[in-house]
Amino acid sequence: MSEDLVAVRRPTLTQVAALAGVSLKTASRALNGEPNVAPETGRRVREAADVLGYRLNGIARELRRGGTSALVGLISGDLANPFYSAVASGIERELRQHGLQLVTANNDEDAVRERALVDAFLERRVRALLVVPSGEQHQHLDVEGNHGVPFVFLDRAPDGLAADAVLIDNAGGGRAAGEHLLGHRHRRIAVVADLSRLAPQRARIDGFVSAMRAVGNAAWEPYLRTEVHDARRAEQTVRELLDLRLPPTAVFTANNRLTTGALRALRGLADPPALIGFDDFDLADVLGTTVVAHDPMALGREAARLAYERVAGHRGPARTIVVSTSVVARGSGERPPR
Amino acid sequence: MSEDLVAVRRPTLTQVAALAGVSLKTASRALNGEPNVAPETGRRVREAADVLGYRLNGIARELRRGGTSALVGLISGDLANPFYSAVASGIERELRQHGLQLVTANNDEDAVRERALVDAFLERRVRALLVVPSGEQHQHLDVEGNHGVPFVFLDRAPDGLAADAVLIDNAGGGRAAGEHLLGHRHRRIAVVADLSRLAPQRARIDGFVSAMRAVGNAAWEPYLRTEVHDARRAEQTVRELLDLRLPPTAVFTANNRLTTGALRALRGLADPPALIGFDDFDLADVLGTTVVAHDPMALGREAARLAYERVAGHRGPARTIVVSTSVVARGSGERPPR
DNA sequence: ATGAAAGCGCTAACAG
DNA sequence: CTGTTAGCGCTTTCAT
Repeated sequence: MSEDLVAVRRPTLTQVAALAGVSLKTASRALNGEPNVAPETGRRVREAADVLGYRLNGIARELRRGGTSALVGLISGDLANPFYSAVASGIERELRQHGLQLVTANNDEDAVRERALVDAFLERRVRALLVVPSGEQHQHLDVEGNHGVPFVFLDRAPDGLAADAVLIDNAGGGRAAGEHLLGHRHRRIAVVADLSRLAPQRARIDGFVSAMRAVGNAAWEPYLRTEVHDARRAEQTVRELLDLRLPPTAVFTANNRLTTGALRALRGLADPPALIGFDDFDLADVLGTTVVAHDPMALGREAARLAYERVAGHRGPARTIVVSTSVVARGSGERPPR
Repeated sequence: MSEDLVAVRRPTLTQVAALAGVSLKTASRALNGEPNVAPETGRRVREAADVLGYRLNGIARELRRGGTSALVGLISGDLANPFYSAVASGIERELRQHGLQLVTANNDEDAVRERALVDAFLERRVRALLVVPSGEQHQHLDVEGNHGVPFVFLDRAPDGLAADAVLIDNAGGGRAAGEHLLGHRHRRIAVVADLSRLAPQRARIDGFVSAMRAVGNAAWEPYLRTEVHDARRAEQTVRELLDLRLPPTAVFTANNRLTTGALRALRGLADPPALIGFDDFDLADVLGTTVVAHDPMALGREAARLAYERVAGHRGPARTIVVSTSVVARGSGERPPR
């Protein structure tokens, strides 16, 4: 890992004080804008600091002030995914209001790495830790062992431990998607979903299923495809579905990547099936793609808010906020069955 | 700003040592896996640490080790913009190889805020600082005053100071866009560009102009529109261009946001003008949008690499890496003039 | 194999 | 208004 990194010695407050001909504490006062410093003294100190190129050592300050930083950690999937980057953006904006700084890390969707990141962040004494967990098991994120550093879960409910969480109404969104397609007289509806070990995926499917049950429709069942993890496989899966002897008349894709794949498969088709995708995305309006929309930036903002409240001293039981979803009709989801 | 934040006292190494019945230093050795610790002693120390829920204090360690952290700062625009999030993702992946952690901050495209962020990062003793500068003036980012913390500029060349930089071949890309449209027999070509105070925007236009000059075409000149800063205004600008008595037959949009706006304006048109956009984007393939593509993730990766080399001791003059661009033809840029 | 003492750079507490 | 003393939690000599 880290090799022979070059250390840089910077001037210290002691040196500034010496140059200014005052004591350490006076220099500290002057530079921190504390009261009880003669104007002339303050000027001399600032000048000395300038000459030396002095800059406060935040590490030393933090240690002295109680060993806790102004950093908040975020552990999530790759920022290259617009969902995660929107969440990060929402978090960053909210934290900034309170003088806190965001540190991001990518869990590679791997529980072992995630665990290591949690340790590293706690050692770095982050004020709070926000996590979009990679998998099912969350013992490695247990709050007991971390002495009061608040955890907030995003997108996935904490499993087996009490912690604040901000979730999307996945089941409601899945049900709405199903109802929307049923309302346009579809019965043979394909569902293309990601790994079933991911709770949000299961919830979206469950919601969809409940909509089907409500009207006694079972014609969708042969068209369920799960464990589709990227756009390329989604594209292929949709192609295969359309090649069936009795193809589905509509497709429901359970996240943004899968919707992308489906759009590629449907591109140029004379008579494409209806399509509704979970997660809104840039240019969906131009493409005329109907989606189950929600606000990932709000997700991040709310999570940061919960974390801050804990940092600021809020006690009390774990809270859960659910961000609502809504169907945005743009054409693709309103195509009738053929 | 920060209010009455609750401090959390965690167990210290001294407490672990006391519980294990050994000295401070022995506990330190055991927990850090240093040699010369009796197996039985090591076991006792680890057990004590476990019981107390001990976690190393990284702040204290960093202070003792020389006051420099394992953090690298990134100051850029909002992560909600896919360009910046792709850059951040590329940086993060590269830094990780070297055990370094990314801290991100949003400059709000404001020089004053940017300046404050630089100070804050330097106080936090980041190992290196990567900046996508908001504006023209970079004195506030001067390397002299920062005592050897390496700076790397992304996307915009450092103005008036020597620092490593990773740039996009903006002029080359602009020229290629112009040549591409000329090659498809367009002469009345509109250019929709962002704020002209941004050097990359000017370079893209300059490149485009050089392509026009090379063939003696001046018919594009009435159709230049700059200071278009968001998708909404781009949409409106393109609408206005098409409403002209003699409208342009092609449009060149100088960044991803503006391309988005143009696509909205062109949506549903029976006989749309040709379109080529700077920056590639998700689903451009589905939309059939021709672009001047480059690799923002590579931009981040290279910047992180340069920074790491400096951190690892590389001396020598400032280096500049230029990331190349290429035209990706997908249909919109190949429509003939009408 | 283990321990005692010193000190990283700063701020808090208490004098003067 | 200014200075002195202590110590945050850890690693680094240097002894033992």
